Amino acid sequence: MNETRYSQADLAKAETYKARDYPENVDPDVEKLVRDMMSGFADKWTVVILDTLWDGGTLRFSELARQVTGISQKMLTQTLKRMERDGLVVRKLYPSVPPKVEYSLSSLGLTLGAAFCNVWIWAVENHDAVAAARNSFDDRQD
Amino acid sequence: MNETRYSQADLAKAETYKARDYPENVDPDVEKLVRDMMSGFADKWTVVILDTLWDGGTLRFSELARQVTGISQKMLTQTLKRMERDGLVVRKLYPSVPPKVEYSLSSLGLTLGAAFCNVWIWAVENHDAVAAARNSFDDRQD
DNA sequence: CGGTATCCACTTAGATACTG
DNA sequence: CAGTATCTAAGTGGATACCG
Repeated sequence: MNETRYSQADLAKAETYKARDYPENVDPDVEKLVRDMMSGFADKWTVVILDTLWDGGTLRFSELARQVTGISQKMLTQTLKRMERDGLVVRKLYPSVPPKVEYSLSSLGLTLGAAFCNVWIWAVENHDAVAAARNSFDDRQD
Repeated sequence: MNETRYSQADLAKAETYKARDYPENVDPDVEKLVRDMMSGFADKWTVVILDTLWDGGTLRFSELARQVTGISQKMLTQTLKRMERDGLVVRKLYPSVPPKVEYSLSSLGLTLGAAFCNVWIWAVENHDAVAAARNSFDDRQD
């Protein structure tokens, strides 16, 4: 099935990114569910907010707005609400004047953040390789 | 900084998703670069195609179209081209009639796929918890 | 078979203004 | 402060038709 052959070095390197082995046989229905869920999480802002809360712990709305560079208030509100609905984020409202709202990762969000750690590490270690690939590709296109 | 307290059980569970420790101090410039790159990869189809090639090894265009349920030809072409440009995917053209094109993960794509394994595992293990969170959230909204 | 090109309906997200 | 509401420009992606 897998016709592509990878070097031992490549395979060994891949192993360093894996904490556990990938489950071999997954129920197709579960597979579909999971893909849908992944698609839901896999948007620009969810990943960045997850990471920001992973680093920062508990943050106020305005702190998040400052740290997540480039996000609009609308998208921040929207994404946080979806993440809260998905059980990734806990929203704590202090009914003071002016109001104060704190966001932090739930247990679910914490473990998802941990799972994303390796992707993040991969990105740190390989972003120059990606840049090189892009340059090389663009050159070939004349 | 981190005001949220997690139980030992939660923290221990998070550890099982991590292959390696997260680098503490990252150059802000690198951080920005990496976030941009993550945002680029974090779209609906890239993750699914990465996973499909991770499972399937070398696949023809039409095989990918069949296995990546719901994708249009346009999006498949587009996403594959961007992944090829990013150095994640290798495209091999057999100049026969009718033409035959095979796609597989490069070394870079293989390691990224490995990095995503834990996210995938997390999704398999927690999709019911997410569904429960959604139901509970929607109920609270009346 | 594996694309490309064009058109268009729909979604998305930024800007702006307003509120408890 | 932490949102909500509205409008709109731009982008996205599906459908369709065609090509090497």
